[in-house]
Amino acid sequence: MSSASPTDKITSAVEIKQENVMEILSEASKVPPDGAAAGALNPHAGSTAAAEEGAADQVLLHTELLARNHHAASSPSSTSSSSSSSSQTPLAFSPDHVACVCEALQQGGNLDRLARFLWSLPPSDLLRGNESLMKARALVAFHQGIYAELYSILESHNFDSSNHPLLQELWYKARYTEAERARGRPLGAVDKYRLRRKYPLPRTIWDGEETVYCFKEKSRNALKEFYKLNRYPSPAAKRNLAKITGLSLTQVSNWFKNRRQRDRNPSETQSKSESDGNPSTEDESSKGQEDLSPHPLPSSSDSVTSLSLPGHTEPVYMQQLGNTKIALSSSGVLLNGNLVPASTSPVFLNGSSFLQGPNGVILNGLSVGASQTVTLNSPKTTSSVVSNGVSITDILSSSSEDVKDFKLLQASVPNATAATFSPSNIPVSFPGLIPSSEVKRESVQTAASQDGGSVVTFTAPVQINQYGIVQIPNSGTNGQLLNGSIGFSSLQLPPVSVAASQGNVSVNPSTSDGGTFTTESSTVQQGKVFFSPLAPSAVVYTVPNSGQAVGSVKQEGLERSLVFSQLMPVSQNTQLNVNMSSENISSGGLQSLASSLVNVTPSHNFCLTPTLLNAAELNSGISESQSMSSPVTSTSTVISISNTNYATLQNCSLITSQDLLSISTAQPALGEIISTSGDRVSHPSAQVHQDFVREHRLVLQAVPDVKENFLPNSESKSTGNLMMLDSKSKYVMSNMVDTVCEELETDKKELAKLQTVQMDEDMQDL
DNA sequence: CCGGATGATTGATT
DNA sequence: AATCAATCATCCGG
Repeated sequence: MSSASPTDKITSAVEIKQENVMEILSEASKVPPDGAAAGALNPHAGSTAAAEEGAADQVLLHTELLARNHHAASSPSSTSSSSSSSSQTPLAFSPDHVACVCEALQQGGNLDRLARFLWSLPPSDLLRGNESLMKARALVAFHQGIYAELYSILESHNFDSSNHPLLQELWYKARYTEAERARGRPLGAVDKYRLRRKYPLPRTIWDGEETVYCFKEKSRNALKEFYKLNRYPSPAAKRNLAKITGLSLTQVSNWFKNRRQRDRNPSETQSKSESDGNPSTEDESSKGQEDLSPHPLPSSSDSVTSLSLPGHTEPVYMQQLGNTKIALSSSGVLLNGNLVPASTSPVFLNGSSFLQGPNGVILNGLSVGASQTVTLNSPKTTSSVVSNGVSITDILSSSSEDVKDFKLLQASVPNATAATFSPSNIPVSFPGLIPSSEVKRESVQTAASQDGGSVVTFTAPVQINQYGIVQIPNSGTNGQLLNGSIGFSSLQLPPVSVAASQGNVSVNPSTSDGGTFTTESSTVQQGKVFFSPLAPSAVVYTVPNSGQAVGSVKQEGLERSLVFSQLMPVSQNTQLNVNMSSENISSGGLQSLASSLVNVTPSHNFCLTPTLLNAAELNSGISESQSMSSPVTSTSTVISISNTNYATLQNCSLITSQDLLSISTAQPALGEIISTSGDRVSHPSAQVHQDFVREHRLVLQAVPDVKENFLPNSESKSTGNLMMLDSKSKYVMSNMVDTVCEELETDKKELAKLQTVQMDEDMQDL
């Protein structure tokens, strides 16, 4: 056979191959495949050895355990196999045992033994399709040079994403080896490249995510997205990005460094020079940032990709970062997402705790002002939310035991009631779709309601950059943007304490720091709430169904602004109430960038309750959706908009929505994702995972897993990009849910591990 | 940690 | 196969 075990080559190759290897190794060795963790250990080759040792130790332990189990279980019962000396009574093995043995032998690199072991297994076991077993078979096939079998195995079984890197290596190496043998000479880089093109990886070991220069497009986009906001991410932000992107910390750092370098050197061939003309878009998004580090933001390349790639599937990342660490509470909920029509933008769901020491809160890598504390307030029972007849309160209470901060509810109510707006009040005249490219609306003033109550007012030029971020200049006037589908990339919130009770989420910034930000009963159903940093004192509220009316938002010319947009993809009502007292808001510990607060009216109350229309309607016809006011769940929707400085939109009965996404932070507990029903989009996987609930932290890492899970969906729904934004957002949402669910299903264990690691890291950060 | 310079790959084009 | 462009990784000095 292939004498000099090609596996060795692979192993070495893998070692060289950046940190993905680490993941494999570490995972195999029961270490969380956390990118950051790997990076922490040491991203570079040096650490690989250490990791291997660790893995080896693990293997030894496993082996020993297995050996004991062997004896225990190997009562010569039914085994008819010849009483061969060593390995015997394979039938006595449980699938888990078999898997463990396979893994152990793999780790030990003892492929010959592994081969014998496989041989000893009865066909029934072989056919069972156990992941480890299949992987072992693949390894053995490769080792023995039986490539046809290798390909067959790889193509016939859907491997877990964690195994993809290794299996991909096998695939390619086998191809290379075959070609080399056929050609009789070693292959050059180009030859290999052609082979890779000729024999693309099967989807069973590849998520389909395109990789360019080793980085996946999604990762790249995530990095770009962040780069727009901050060219110099903090270590914590880098770690966060590393997790999100699945890259190592070093890679993230390198990327930023290279990126900055490229931007600095105009010499680079970049189209940048030309793009200077339109930096407006990015500048917009980066305004806040400019304070920190004024940059022309030449990032033309970004703009290029971002703008010109409508066809991407939106990456969805859901990530919740630890909370426990933050004193009890820290159950801030962050939903960050980008639905950037133009480019694939990652959607980040970040769970609460992003505390960065003194700096305050970091959401999605964005630091929110310093000296801000996050505190958890005891829940107030202000509004009750009922979804599908189930009150959130109930839900919370039921899971209160360890409900962590994050909740994702998915209910199924096909017909979402749409809140009805009194048309008269609301000037609805905003295009639902925002061009991927930057859009500027200059002084669009609609009915500046003096008294008319509803006010949609654009005072200053509203800009929508390519990222889909709507920015309303803080001209000190009220600005509101209603849009059917706009995604905001990131959110920055002031130090916030979130307390949720009965489906209410209240965020209260410690007043001490000066600022109270309270969000009560904010529930988003079938929608997403995206927060993104915008120009100061800008309030952006986005509703999917563009044409539809939306509550008005008032802004005071405060230094802070809360920007949040909601993409309500799927049919549902969305209610978001934000109450804050402007009094407290004054304090400015926040960075201009970070300063994201809702400017509230004198009344100190800010209530914003967006109601959305059913996604289905959105797609099909808006006209109907409007009529939808009829309460599916006998919900009375009350929307009141007063001409006063604040607008209040209330939808008393919320929910009844199919895809319900509610974020509530109740008790300092666990994150939870509940999906009461498959969403219409057909995500069978969407279901309640109780295990998940128990996870302290839901870390849906960008890492390979998520991506992979994500991709399949994206493919099936690849049209998402072409779809209306509404549907798109819906799509994203679905994916989010799916991703989460799948993640839960498949990687509960890993999650648990990740959590642990994550927590440790977070603790360190703190 | 950052920036600058540079090497090494990768991907695309011809 | 040659070539170019883009990207990522490293090394080095500050």
